[in-house]
Amino acid sequence: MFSRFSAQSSDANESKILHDERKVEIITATQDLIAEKGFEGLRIRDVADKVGINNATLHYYFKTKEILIEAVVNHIVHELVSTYDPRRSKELVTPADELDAHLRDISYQIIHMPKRFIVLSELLMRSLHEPAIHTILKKTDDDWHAFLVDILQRGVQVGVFHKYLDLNTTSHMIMMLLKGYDLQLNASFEDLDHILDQVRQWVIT
Amino acid sequence: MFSRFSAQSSDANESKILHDERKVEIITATQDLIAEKGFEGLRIRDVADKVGINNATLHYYFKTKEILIEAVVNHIVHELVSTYDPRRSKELVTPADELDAHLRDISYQIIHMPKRFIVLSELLMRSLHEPAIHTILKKTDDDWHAFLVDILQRGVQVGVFHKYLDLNTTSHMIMMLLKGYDLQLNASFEDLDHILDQVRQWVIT
Amino acid sequence: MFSRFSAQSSDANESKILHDERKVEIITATQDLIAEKGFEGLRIRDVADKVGINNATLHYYFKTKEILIEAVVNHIVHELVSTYDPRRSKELVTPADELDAHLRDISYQIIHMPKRFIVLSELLMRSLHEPAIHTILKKTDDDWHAFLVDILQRGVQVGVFHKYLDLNTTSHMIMMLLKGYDLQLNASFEDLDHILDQVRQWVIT
Amino acid sequence: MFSRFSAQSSDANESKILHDERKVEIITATQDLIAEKGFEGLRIRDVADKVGINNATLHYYFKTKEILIEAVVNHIVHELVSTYDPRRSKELVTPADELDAHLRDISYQIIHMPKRFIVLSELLMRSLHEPAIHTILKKTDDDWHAFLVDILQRGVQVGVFHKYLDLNTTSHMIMMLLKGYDLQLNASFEDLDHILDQVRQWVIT
DNA sequence: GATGAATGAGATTTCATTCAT
DNA sequence: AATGAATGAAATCTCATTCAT
Repeated sequence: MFSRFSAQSSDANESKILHDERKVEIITATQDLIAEKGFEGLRIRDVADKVGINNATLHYYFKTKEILIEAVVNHIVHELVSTYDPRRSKELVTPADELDAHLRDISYQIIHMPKRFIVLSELLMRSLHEPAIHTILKKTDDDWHAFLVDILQRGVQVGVFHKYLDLNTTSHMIMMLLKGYDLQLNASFEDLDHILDQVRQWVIT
Repeated sequence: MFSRFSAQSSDANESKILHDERKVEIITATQDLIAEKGFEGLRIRDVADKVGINNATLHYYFKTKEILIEAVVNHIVHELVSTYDPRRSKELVTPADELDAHLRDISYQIIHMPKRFIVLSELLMRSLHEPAIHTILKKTDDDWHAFLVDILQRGVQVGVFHKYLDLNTTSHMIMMLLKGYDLQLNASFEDLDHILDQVRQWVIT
Repeated sequence: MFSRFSAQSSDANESKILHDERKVEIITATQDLIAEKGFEGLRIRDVADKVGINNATLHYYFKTKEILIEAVVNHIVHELVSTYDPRRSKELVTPADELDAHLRDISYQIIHMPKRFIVLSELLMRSLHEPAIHTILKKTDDDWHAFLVDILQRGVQVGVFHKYLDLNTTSHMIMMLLKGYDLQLNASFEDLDHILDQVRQWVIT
Repeated sequence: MFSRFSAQSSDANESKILHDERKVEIITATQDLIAEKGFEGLRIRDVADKVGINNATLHYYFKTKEILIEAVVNHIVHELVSTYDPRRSKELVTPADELDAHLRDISYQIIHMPKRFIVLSELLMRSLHEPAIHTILKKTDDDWHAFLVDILQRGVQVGVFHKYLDLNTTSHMIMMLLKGYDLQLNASFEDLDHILDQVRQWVIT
């Protein structure tokens, strides 16, 4: 009896995992297409084709386009949040290390996973007209900002960052520079590196 | 004969002027709608409605949607370029004044004509997938960047800006901060002011 | 000036008339299809095909299926209301004549324009789930009932109808008999005639 | 051997009973949904949801929607036929009692099981386009009509009903009045009672 | 018997564009 | 220049049904 029950439960779990994996597959395909053609050019049928499923099957996983898009938002937010996961900080010695790690982390993503930040930009633009998305992304921005303020504050306290640093303003600047990169049509990856170096110089004593 | 010709010519001119005025009216309405609903939500019929003309008539002025959008791009670029019109600089005494004037100018636009920068962001995003738009905006970015490098360079030369300023990097940073503002969901107008102040502090000796 | 204006106005009117004629053409085709296949089987594409227009053109005249259906409701109600147009009564001498004329009128429609009453039945069924339709048809029923009560009352007053006739109940019965005919699968046109004769006998002294 | 066979057989029977019970459950749910949203709004998935089974499972009980609907028709017909079950009449003394019992019976159903008659109306409408349904319901109408004619005839013979009653016509009228009730948007339950009283008065001496 | 997944076929609706006047 | 009418092409979504387990 026990083993049978356990087997069934395991089956259900496996099935749930497969289900979720397919959902992630769809979300990833959607992200790719948004990065490729922009939000405007996103066609649900193209997503289905890319995943290799019938377009009705896609509706089986995501009832509407809007719901799929929200899933993309949540997925990307989840990925980004892990970027400033507070648990990571614990392993790093000084706030300067933390800031450095964070900047490297983001610039690594911008350079090696360019789609992610392009999709983020598309989503941010969309959030200007769509409250549902705005709510989610606003919170993300708030959290990211708080994360930066925290690092900066501790850095100032222990004297590795400049004494009179405006925590709020500097945090905004870092975020804006990172978000602005994709809109800067004539900046190279090298330029990005230099920019982040510059930020470090201005912040670190 | 002459007078008749002249009269006709004058009529033709007037008609041409009216024609162009209406074109501008259409472009402006288009910009407003893009700012309101994003590129995705732009409908040619809505543009026509907003201008108060039949949607078939709109096609008389702009043969296709693509052509209309390019006209919007050119129009907005024209407006932006006037921002760093070299002729203005001449009236200003020092490069520091020039930089200050420029930053004030842009922040004025962001705050008081928010639609313009939102549309610019939409266009920049679109330029990532549309070569036609990319060509135009890339040139604009190049010009804007050159404009900033020029100011910074002269400022360094005359000693009002920091000696070892990385001209290229700093110019990029200024542009990225300004472009990134609309994507920063939790930054206020005041934050923008503080950011630009910070920029001045870092640049000016 | 005047003649020009007048001409234009005439053009506009003609165009309006053509527009409305086509709308009626569409409504009629819709009615035919509802009568043929029932509400369930109504396909907007079939309507377009029947009228001989592109299905997008149909949407030009009726923005949604729902709107088209409401137009059908209003159209059919308009036709029915004319059946008990109070102006007709004036020409008839006695209430008995009026009642007789009304019953003949309806039975004529049931027999010679069977689609109309079948569509009415479909609409009445639909009104049970759709408030918008219910509102319209409820009013029609109220008016029709009031029309019958009025005839019966006057007939009783002048002594051509039975003294103790229950006006309300009898009016309901007449309406229910007429509406119930299409649901009576084994009643012939002759049966309908006999039924209406029976009604007359019961009502008239 | 015998006992084993018997046991198996009993299992099979139980299973058959369970199977049939579930079928009835599905049919009932279908009826409810038809009454609620009309035929048009009937979705097989909703039926499954209402019963609490997977929609694929439902197909195990009824291979197609069409087959399910026919089962509903047969079920409702079965319920209605019991209304004029000849065996009941035997217990009643006079044809007048029989007619009275029948009218009470139907009005009871209309008032206390309104769904049943609404579904019947839906089915009757559908029978106009669907021969399969028409065949079944036509027979039901024939039987019902014959049942009424029989009562009326016996009533006339024994002198409790009016001598010159047109048996065929009167039977049709009774059926049409009962069927027409649901299409009469402004008639109350009280009105129905009055109508049936009126019928009795006209028929009974 | 039961179910999650998948699908084909189709329905409504949208939209830029063109036609005829 | 202007417009009402018309349209092709496509997009999203729905639904009964089937497949595989």
